Parts: sequence; structure tokens; C-alpha cells
Amino acid sequence: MKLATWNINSLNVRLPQVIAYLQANPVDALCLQELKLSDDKFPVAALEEIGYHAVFTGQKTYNGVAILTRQPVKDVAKNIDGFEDTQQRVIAATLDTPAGELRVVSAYCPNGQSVGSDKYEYKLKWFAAFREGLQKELARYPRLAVLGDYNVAPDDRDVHDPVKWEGSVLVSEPERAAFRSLLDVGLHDAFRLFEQPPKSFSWWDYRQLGFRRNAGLRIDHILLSDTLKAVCSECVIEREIRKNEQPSDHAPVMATLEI
DNA sequence: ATGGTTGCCATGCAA
Repeated sequence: MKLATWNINSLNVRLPQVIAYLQANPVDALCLQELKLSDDKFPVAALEEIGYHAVFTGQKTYNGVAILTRQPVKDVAKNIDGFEDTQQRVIAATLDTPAGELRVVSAYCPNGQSVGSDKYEYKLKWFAAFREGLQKELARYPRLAVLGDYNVAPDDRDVHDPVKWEGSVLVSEPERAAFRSLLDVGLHDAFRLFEQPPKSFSWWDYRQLGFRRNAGLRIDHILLSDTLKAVCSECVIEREIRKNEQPSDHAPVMATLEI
């Protein structure tokens, strides 16, 4: 079973690339972030044509998340239970597998803009609420996978120039602590379960030839519960996708589960 | 030190 996550920065613009990706990599579930469209504009039919179901929660211009699956899903939940928010950042759904129910979450964590800003404060509050939400998910679903754009580079290994980035948004210690607090509920960073190439990143700024210089950050992650960690055989960043014409600024991250 | 790019949508804002 293969799960992937990709911040596509507008589904309107990137739909052909999403379709091409799925045809080349027919993953069982693809989590998308930054749809940037309202639900009435979601391309249900185009995805159906290539054999994918979709659950989604979108809004005009900003945010928006989806889960695309080869099989129908159940128990769809939108947003974080008990956290009032107009921003559409979380969707969860359950897949039936031979091993039992698999819970998949697609998350677009806040960017935070700059340390100390209102958006940064919102980001930290959001993470605290997300942690509570994930704790509840884990209590109900031992097979839990949380995929998305976390907008946090957990470690200096995940930063192309740690000195330059020190203390900045996406890297600051309070954000890293917020990310670790998600792991504390019983989740594992799938990418770090395996030996990885040095300077592995998942996002490169459009500006300053970020991708060409590999001036990136690893901020897109797949978190797995203990039960799924035990059956995870691979986790890779699909860097080649960032070379597409008119690319998203993020590359997909994909994990294989032996279930 | 500042601005670079992209996507939204028509202007600055968010990332």
C-alpha cells in the first residue's frame, strides 16, 4: 500500500500534473494541500475518469485539503474537532485494508509568516489543537497516517542553510517543539525511519532559483503510528516532480506500507 | 539591506 502527500499550490493550475502523477504512481491515497478552490470547483469528474475517488474541503483562494483514493472511503471528518477555524486545513478518512482500518489525515499546517506575527501565534495555537485532535484519532485508529505540509523543518538536517535560517519561521524552536509534540502522542517521522540522502528537502522557494541551488527545506512529512511504523518499508521524496514545467514549489513525499 | 516568484485576481496579500 502506498500513501503520498503533495502541496500542489492551486489544484486549478496543477490538475494535469496531479493526473500525470497518479497515472505514473498509482498510489492508494494521495493527500493534497493548498487546493485554493471552493468545493463547487473541485474536479471530481476528471479524477473519476482516472479511477480516483476524492474527499475534500476547500475554500476560495486559500488553503484547502483533499484525499484522493483508489477505493471509496468512510468516516470522513473535516477540520480539527473542537477548534473553531474558517480556514480549511484538515480532512481525515478511513480506508479498509486487508490488515483492518487505515486512518489517513491530510493536513495543511499554518505557515506562520514570521516569528512573532499574529499568524505565528495562530500557528502555535493551531498545532496545540491539532495535537489534541490526533490524540483522539490515535485512540480510535491504531493504524494512523498523518500526511501533509507541516510548515516545520524538524531538524537542522532538514534545512539547506541552518545558520542563515536559525530562529526563522518554519525553523524556530517553538515551531519545532510544536512538531515534536505531535510525535509525542505516538507518531513517527516516516522519512527518518530510513537512511536518506543528505540535503533531502521537499520545498524550494520559487525565488532566487531555490530549486536549482537546492536551497530548500524538508517541511512535508508523513507521520505514522507505532502499528504503521512496523510495516513501513520505504519513504521517499519525489524530487523529480519539482522539475515539471510550471511546478508546485513542493515535491510529493511517498511511503510504502506492507499491508 | 532589499528583493527575487507564483497564484489568487485585478491589488496587494499569502506563501
